[in-house]
Amino acid sequence: MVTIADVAAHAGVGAGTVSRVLNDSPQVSESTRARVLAAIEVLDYRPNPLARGLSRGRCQTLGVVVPFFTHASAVERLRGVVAALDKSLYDLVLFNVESPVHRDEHFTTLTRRDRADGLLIMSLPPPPASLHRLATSGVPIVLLDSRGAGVPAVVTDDVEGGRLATRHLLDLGHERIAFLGDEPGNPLGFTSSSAREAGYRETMESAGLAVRPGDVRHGPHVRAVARDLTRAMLAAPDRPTAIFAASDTQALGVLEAARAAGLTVPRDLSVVGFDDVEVSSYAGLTTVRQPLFESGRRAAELLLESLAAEEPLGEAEYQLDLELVVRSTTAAPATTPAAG
Amino acid sequence: MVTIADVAAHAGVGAGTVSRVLNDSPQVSESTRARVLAAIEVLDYRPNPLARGLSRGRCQTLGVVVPFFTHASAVERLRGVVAALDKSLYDLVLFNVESPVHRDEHFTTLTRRDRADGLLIMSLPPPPASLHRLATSGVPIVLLDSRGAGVPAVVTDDVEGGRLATRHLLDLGHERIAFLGDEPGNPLGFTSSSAREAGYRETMESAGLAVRPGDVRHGPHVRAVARDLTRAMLAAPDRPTAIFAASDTQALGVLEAARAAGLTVPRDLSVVGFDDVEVSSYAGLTTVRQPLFESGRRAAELLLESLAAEEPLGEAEYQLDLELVVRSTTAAPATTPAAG
DNA sequence: TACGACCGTGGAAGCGCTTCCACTCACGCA
DNA sequence: TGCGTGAGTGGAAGCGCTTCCACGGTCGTA
Repeated sequence: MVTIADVAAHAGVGAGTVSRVLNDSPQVSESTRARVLAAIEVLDYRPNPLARGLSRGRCQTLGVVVPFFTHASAVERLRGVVAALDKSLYDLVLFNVESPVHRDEHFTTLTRRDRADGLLIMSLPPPPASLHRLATSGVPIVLLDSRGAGVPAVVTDDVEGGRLATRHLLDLGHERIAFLGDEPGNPLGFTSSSAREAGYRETMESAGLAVRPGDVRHGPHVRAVARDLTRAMLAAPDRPTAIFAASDTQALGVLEAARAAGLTVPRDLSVVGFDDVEVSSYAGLTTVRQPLFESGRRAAELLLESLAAEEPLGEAEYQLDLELVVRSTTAAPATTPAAG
Repeated sequence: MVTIADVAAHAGVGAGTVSRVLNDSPQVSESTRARVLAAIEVLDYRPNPLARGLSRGRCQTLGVVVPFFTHASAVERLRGVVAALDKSLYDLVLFNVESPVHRDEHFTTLTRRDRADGLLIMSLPPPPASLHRLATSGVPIVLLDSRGAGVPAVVTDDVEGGRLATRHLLDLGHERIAFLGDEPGNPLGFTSSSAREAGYRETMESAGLAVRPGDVRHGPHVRAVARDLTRAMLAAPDRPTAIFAASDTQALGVLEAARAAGLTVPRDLSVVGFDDVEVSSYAGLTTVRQPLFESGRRAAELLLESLAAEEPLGEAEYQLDLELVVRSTTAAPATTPAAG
């Protein structure tokens, strides 16, 4: 293995000078620089990142903490992060989270400059205990799709998204609009579904419409679960005419159940999703689009900026726009809706 | 920041002893070990991974080189990798590849123990120049979904998969079977599509069926492209009665085009995909299932085993089984197929 | 009782880099 | 001509760990 000393010897200079060349110090004459660069070329020298990191107190690495297995949207966000980091000099280390224990372990373990120079946390609202540590650790942090006091966050207005979806259905003439989303007390504390539900409830209420208890269903974020929950809803003789699902994954489960129940969408049932993941256009799903890729990119860029500026990001919220995408799973209800 | 010296001082021992405790050396008495562990606990000490890595000559990191943006299947494989690494002590560093330059840069840069202790390369057949470097670098390598002389590989028999799909269509009575896949000369050298095509051609030939030039179409691995290619095929008055797509992503494009052309699947057109990604069951797609998640897990486990054994893996091929999953996009052709 | 073996331990060296300090040399100004 | 200045450089120290070597102490054996 070629070291800096070999290069120095080959170029007839000191190790310090080679280091200065490597780090673009202006303190090197042109002729020396050329000689060193030539030696580097000849010896095919590459600095040892470990030694560099140890010496400089940072490791040229960005940690991305992400519940990789649960949400389809996480992948699209991760793509945005990867895209932003591609041109940077930082390596991306992936930390998967499946349980609260998992998560908290990462949160305590990663808040040191020798693990990661910056941390991007996806969809995971840090518990209060971790939050303080994260905010004061000296390691720049960006939350993506969650919020926390003292930490910058890239978010979307999920409540507004819930309103958008519900209003669309109301405008079409629906009155029995159901909601299907994540369990409010899900272990990792994902909040987007609850926020979307809040927007739904608020809009229903201001339209003077009561939400029947059976018209709101919760379950783990899996298509098959959504399908089964929907089946139960559709089995009732007095079923809703529209369903707003908290995510496209869940909306696909709704569509599946509708199909299985012999209902034609949108004639017999309207369905709205949320996210606009890749397959949604294939399925013709009406959905609330949030810029997933863009959000990942934006969050990563924020991190890079803060790293470049060498100053922590204060608490700040970067909100991305939502957009209702009307496709072919929503229409006016076929029959006169059942009166109150 | 707490260092090993602080712990040593607090426990009243030497730094070497603390290190021995950290590394589970048997050369420490029980009482001393307890004292050191107590000090570690009290001071909330965590070893600096950079220093550790520099000293030991490895970095406790596994590199995963993956074309993250192109194939839906890559994500599922990556999930398997993540799952396998979750319990290990290795961090996962993600290296995205979008161009051959990109790829070769990673291949030359990552073959050093200070960058990664092991390398998992997904779907990317290394060019001959890189292959030698990879095979002799001393960094354990596993290829996933590609092959290379001297390097272990986790693969599926794509040719056989192509046969399976084609034979299924033949058995149903189809004779005009088209193929839609990746461009043979795609920049990153993905080979699975060509292999599947080879299985298709071979099976057609041994059934005594000629493959018409217009019945084989190639394009980049994107649903919209597959859709457009299919549209062209279906526009001809004398169109195929079945299409075998080299991946589920492309098969969805085929289904989209069929829908747009007013064809009912499978009555008017049968469609077979490949991979069995998550949405395929939603779409009711008949497909050749390959264990994507499992392949990622297997490859990662191989790497971990080789790391644990501290000996390089020789050239070896680990083949995973394929399975035809018949759903609702294939059926016997409605009309008597056009005679040769 | 004396010697050797061996266990447990402290401490120094070294991993490959950065950075600080000190030094040399050329130049400019008085 | 002398001195100050600053650019350019070499080299040592230090980043936090592992590991090797040497040493003291204890035990068993002759």
